[in-house]
Amino acid sequence: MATGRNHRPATRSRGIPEATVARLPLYLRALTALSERSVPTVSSEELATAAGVNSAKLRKDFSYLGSYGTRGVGYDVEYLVYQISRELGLTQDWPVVIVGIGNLGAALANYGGFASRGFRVAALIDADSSMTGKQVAGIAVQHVDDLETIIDTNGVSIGVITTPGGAAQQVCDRLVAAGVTSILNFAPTVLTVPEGVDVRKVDLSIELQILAFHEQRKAAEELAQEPPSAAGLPAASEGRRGDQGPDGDIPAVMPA
Amino acid sequence: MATGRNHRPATRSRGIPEATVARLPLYLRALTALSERSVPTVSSEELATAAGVNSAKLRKDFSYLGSYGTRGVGYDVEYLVYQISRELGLTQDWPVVIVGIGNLGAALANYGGFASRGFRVAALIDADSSMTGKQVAGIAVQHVDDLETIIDTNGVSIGVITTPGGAAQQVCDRLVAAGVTSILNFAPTVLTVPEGVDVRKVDLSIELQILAFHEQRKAAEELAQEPPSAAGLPAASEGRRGDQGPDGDIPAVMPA
DNA sequence: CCATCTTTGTGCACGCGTTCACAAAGACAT
DNA sequence: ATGTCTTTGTGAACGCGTGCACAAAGATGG
Ligand SMILES: NC(=O)c1ccc[n+]([C@@H]2O[C@H](COP(=O)([O-])OP(=O)(O)OC[C@H]3O[C@@H](n4cnc5c(N)ncnc54)[C@H](O)[C@@H]3O)[C@@H](O)[C@H]2O)c1
Ligand SMILES: NC(=O)c1ccc[n+]([C@@H]2O[C@H](COP(=O)([O-])OP(=O)(O)OC[C@H]3O[C@@H](n4cnc5c(N)ncnc54)[C@H](O)[C@@H]3O)[C@@H](O)[C@H]2O)c1
Repeated sequence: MATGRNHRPATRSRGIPEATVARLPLYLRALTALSERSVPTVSSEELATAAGVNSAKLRKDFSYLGSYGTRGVGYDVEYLVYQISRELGLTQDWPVVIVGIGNLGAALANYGGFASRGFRVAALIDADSSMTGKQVAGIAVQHVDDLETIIDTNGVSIGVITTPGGAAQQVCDRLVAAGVTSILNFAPTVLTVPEGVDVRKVDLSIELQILAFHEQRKAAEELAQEPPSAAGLPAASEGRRGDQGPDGDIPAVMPA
Repeated sequence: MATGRNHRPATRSRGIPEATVARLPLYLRALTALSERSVPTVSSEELATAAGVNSAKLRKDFSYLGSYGTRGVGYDVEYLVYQISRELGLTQDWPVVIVGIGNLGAALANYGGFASRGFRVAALIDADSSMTGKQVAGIAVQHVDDLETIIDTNGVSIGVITTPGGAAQQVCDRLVAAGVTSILNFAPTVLTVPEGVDVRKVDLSIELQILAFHEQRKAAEELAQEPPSAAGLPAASEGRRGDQGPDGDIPAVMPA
């Protein structure tokens, strides 16, 4: 059941909190950039700024991994890159399949950021027979009939779903039955999966709606605070300006 | 500063918790589906299942909006659709610009799910002069030189960034200076914005890394629990099977 | 009008995540 | 060796989010 009644604290993956896990990739990216600039060490303060988080939070996050810093100096960049990579399981290769090679699926297939970490597009799968055999991003699209074989042959455990919403659950079921235990879902559907299977979803529409909510609230707040101060300003059709509002209160960056 | 030192509780947008706001689109989607099937009313239990959440959570979420249910009956679907739409600001039209019309930008432009709610692609913007004037999803791509004019003319307050990472901050700065106060960022970059501007990010790479972490953990757990029980099973090269693991503990669905 | 039954709305307790603030650790200079 | 200075690692407090469990509300039937 996707409702996910969690018996256990839900996050004792070996003591590493879920929120911390979600930030590790962020740290890793910042560290990789430093590594490329041959910076040997970095303080929690510097790294936190680069990653867009609080330095205390970063230190606590790292403390779950172990004591990898040196007091008075900071963290060794290379060493930390390795430790985080290992913790995230990026030292091994992760074959990934993308199911549904339409606009979005093709874009993902073409995305270079995949291979940069341990992820490799093992196969592209689509139900449209006229797509079969066509090259997308240098990989031949295969038919969904062969899904099970493809998963098995390549030892795939991570699947990406970019089919229309209507087909998502069905595709998900087949992926899971074939052995996939992690799914990244781009379709606007609530997937139901057995226990032990992780689903993460990316939903553009939801993100926009959340932004719209705050946008509306900002507009209302501005309107509510405007009259007392400058009441007789020219009633332009567009009252919007490039300023930063009366006082922001929403954290600008949110972990996905 | 994107670090977002929050003076206020960070979420008293008028009492509606941020976590609730993030779920409203989910409820709205489920309700819309019911509406299309002409279902007049729905109980919290049914709707919660459809949205993939706990029914108590759903009721509490709705309680922030007001008392829109009828005890013993449930919620009026149409009425709730309207109330949530209004709360999210979807009763008005939101012009959106997409900056960076490459693989991903083009896919988003072609995405139908945009218009379904109040979002309208007002303009497509790219820095590549050879793209200027080209039609993508029926809309002519405009040059980034005209960004400010486009924002202003169309009264755009929401921008989507799909440029390479290196250009994202620069594009963001221009969008903000031109009056955009909400940004959806697909580039793998931590954006720094002034207070009052909301940034949400969608990061495929991070999602995959989080999945990889759990995947690795599941594999380790399986290995640690296997030996005591069935030690002498055929040492196949692939020990992975389609079962549901010893015990899942991660909530399958996570709000972005 | 009353009894029963369903379903909402919420008080309450609990746990996770965040942040502060500081003691301990170690580098580095003298 | 000793002192100073920087920065880590973490104890503790607090606030947000979640889920249980139940009283109140209202529908429905007799
Ligand atoms: N395009 C976007 O920017 C975007 C954004 C957010 C969400 N989404 C979602 O992503 C999904 C894909 O969007 P898109 O624009 O690429 O759509 P699309 O129609 O271009 O592509 C869908 C592809 O899936 C294939 N397909 C259909 N049923 C299948 C099945 N059972 N098995 C395998 N393949 C199947 C189709 O042949 C097609 O190639 C949709 O659910 C959409 O809502 C898209
Ligand atoms: N393609 C994906 O699936 C995917 C997935 C996750 C993240 N991303 C990220 O999304 C971004 C876009 O990815 P893509 O695959 O579409 O890349 P792309 O190279 O295909 O497209 C980038 C586009 O941005 C334009 N551009 C560059 N600088 C610009 C500027 N200053 N102003 C306006 N436009 C500019 C380029 O001309 C190009 O058309 C990247 O940051 C990438 O890391 C992509």
